[in-house]
Amino acid sequence: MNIEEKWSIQQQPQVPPSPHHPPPVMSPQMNSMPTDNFMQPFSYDGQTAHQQIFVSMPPQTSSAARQANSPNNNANINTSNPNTDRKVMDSRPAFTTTFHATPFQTGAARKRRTDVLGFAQDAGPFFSPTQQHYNIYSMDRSLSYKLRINSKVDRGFFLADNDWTCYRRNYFQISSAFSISGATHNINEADIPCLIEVDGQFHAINQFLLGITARVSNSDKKIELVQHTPKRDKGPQMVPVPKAIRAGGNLSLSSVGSNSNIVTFERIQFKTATANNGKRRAAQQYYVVMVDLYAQTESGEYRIATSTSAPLVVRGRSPGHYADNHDRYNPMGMNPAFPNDRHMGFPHPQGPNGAPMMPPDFNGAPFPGPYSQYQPFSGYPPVNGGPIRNDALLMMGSNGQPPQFHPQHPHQQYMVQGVTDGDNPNQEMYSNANMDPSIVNSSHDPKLHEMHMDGVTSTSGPHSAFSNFESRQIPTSVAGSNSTPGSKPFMKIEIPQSSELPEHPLTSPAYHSQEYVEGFHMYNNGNHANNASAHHGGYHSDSEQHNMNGRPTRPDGSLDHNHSPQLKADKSEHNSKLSANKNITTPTTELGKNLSQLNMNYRMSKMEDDKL
DNA sequence: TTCGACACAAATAT
DNA sequence: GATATTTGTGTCGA
Repeated sequence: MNIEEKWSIQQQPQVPPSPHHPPPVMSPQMNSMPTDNFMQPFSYDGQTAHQQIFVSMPPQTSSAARQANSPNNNANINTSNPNTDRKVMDSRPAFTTTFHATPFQTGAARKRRTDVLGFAQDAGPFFSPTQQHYNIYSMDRSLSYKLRINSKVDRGFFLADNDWTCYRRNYFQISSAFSISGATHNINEADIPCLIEVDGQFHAINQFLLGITARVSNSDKKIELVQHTPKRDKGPQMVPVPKAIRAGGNLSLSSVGSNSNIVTFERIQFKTATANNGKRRAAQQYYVVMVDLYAQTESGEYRIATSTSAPLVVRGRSPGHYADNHDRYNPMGMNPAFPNDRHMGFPHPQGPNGAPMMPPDFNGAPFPGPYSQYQPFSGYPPVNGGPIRNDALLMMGSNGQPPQFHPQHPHQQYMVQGVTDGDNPNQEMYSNANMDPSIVNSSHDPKLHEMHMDGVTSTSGPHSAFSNFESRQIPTSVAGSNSTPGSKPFMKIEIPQSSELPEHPLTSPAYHSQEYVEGFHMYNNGNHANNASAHHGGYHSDSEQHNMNGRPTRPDGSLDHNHSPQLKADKSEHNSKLSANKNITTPTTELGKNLSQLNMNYRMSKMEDDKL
């Protein structure tokens, strides 16, 4: 069974037959979507998507399109389009190299890249659910499609002071995929024919592109991202350009030679650091990374969907600088057993008073302030999460209620942006305590469509999973306001430390795709462009991931298929992933072992509690 | 305070 | 085990 067959979905219509079609009618959600809460028309460098035409990228025609379309292959990037004057129109090759899953830093001391401390390798900032900007239809306009972008940060970030943090000079990596639901077609069909509606006109989508950008949180100010080669300073620096992508990708299932539906941006750095990092008396600035899905049509390219990361802190100075200022950065206290843990990113045991509580009025309501002009961030667990994300789900509880945590088991707190719980009765959590994870992976199983309303349902109102918010006072003159551009609505959620109930659908890694989580938390006041809620995700081990999006090049930029570091990189990447995966279960350092033991103790303790 | 550049060294792959 | 590659980060000057 090849990959396409394995992941094929006998997709059932997610949108029931509607009197609106044919001809199609703009979904009410789209029509009623407030413009100030909607990032359209798309503007990139001052041009709207309606006029802007991106680089024309060739359609992918083979299962090896990922490689063929490697940014290293200049021939695959057509820069002849006269309209391609945007800044990211950089045809210089991108490079890939060995995959080092190193999500956590260990402080000023050089860390071991494979020492994962018993926690997930690729924990990273959460991404919001997908915000769809245009209605997408089947070719006969009888079906409305829903787009979902799944993204994960593979490396580079760690939790510091409950902020997802990275160093400007360090690499991070983002992998993304997207799915189209509501289609009757096989979700992994090479090219699902569909139409985009733009100003009442319908255009056939030739292909999809996926790109990443960054901007200041609460602001339109763009932040440059730079992509390096393995040669780093000796090689060219480029801006990550959108890459062609096909629907149906699963971030946890990327097989050799079949990565055309997953895009990975490697060796990405922020051009600049966030302002006021660690300053006690200045408002911390935050960035967000936006993963944008574009539709290429004959009439141009449109940004059709966006997923936004959690607020990010980008440190501009060396870790040693921050390590010397623990007190300034750790107002909530840290585990004294691990004085460097603020760089480690693993859950910090914290007491219940780690941060001031969010006023109850905010529970389940859109966070006040200008952040609402962007997509409300729901703090979703990302796709391929480890314990952290397990627990983010666990907090839901199997009955949709916030779980009752044992007071002796402190919880990690995560900061999320303002949350719009919405009030959509269709909000749902894919929950079925007896659901076999294999069913999820075999997403063609029609059972999936029956599970949506099982178990946990709505999260709106006081029962929201994210009702346990806490606020953090902004220690400046803007305290009490979240309107400062670049600031983050300081909302925190409590998340227990580790994964329990590995077979539970809320905690098993098998259920961590955004597509599984997304249902319980709708954006835009609970309204998607449509309410189709197919889910095609799944979970496979990291060792199944193979990033082959780099091609070897000679110094002159030509391809070198024989003596290429890239080939080594590709191979080493695989080995690295295998090694990294192994290290998840067998930490090699004393610290790793200790943490692993702590994690195990916690799990066992929690299980005992559950029994009681 | 940030950023760019250089350099060193650790981690990892071959 | 040796060597090469990749990457984290310390330092310094602008």
